[in-house]
Amino acid sequence: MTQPAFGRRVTRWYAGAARDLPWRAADVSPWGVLVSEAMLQQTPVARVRPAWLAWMSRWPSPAALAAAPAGEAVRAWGRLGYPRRALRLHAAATAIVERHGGAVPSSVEDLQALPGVGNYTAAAVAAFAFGASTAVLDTNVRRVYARVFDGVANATGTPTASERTAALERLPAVDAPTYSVAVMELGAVVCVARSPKCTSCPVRSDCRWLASGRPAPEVARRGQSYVGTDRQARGRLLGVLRESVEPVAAAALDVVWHDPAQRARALDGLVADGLVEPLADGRYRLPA
DNA sequence: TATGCGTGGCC
DNA sequence: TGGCCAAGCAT
Repeated sequence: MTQPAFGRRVTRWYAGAARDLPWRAADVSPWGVLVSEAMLQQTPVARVRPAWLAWMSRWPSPAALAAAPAGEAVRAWGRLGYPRRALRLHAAATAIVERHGGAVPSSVEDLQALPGVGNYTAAAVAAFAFGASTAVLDTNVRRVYARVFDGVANATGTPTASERTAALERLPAVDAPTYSVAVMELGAVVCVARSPKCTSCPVRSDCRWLASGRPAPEVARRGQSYVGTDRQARGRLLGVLRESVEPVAAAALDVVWHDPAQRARALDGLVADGLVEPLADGRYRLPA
């Protein structure tokens, strides 16, 4: 299958299958796109949807968020996970006000210079908010390409330079953003990691992976389990602070994590990350 | 480049 | 049941 044929089929499929997501509405601002991309980093769409709506209602512009305490961003982030993203989004809003007059920048270079904005997010905002022809290479796109063109179950590791080059070369000459969101959507709802729905795939007749019998992925090293880790301890501690409007005493943190050494290490880490602020009286709070 | 970083749903 | 997975980033 030629690349243009792949693009046409996926784009046509998207026209009839796209999910109705609030950040895809025609009148959404670049800020709204940026907020959605930050929230969607490793968090499923279903959980982002209500959080994005509440966030945009409260802070409809970078300036609005920048005027709020960073801790309020962390609190509003709720249980989306990876709360450092909330802190970085707040820092990004501040940088947008200071460096760009309050308007989300449109160039990939300026976007990627913002806290919490990496290669993917910069490309996505440039494409979806500003119509740029950037290669949007997220986990969905990588998986679709790996299967259709390489015949393997998954892309592995971090994106390589050759992968980025190939992704750029695959962009159509016209309306690259729609192509990109269409490939992402295919990966998100059809060409999913487990139990892909190949019978409803628009490119099933030309997928190398399907043609070779959907070979299983290579066994990857499994990461650390979650229970008992510093990560879980951090989550517990921050959860206490998130739920309390007032600063909390150390004793209130002691009760949510039994191991004192690990608790102290986790708390130190949160303070070092700027997610928690120790007060002179020994209490703790979200950052002002 | 490998690792640490939250949270919850799924099979 | 518990490992896998979800529109990554920073170091």
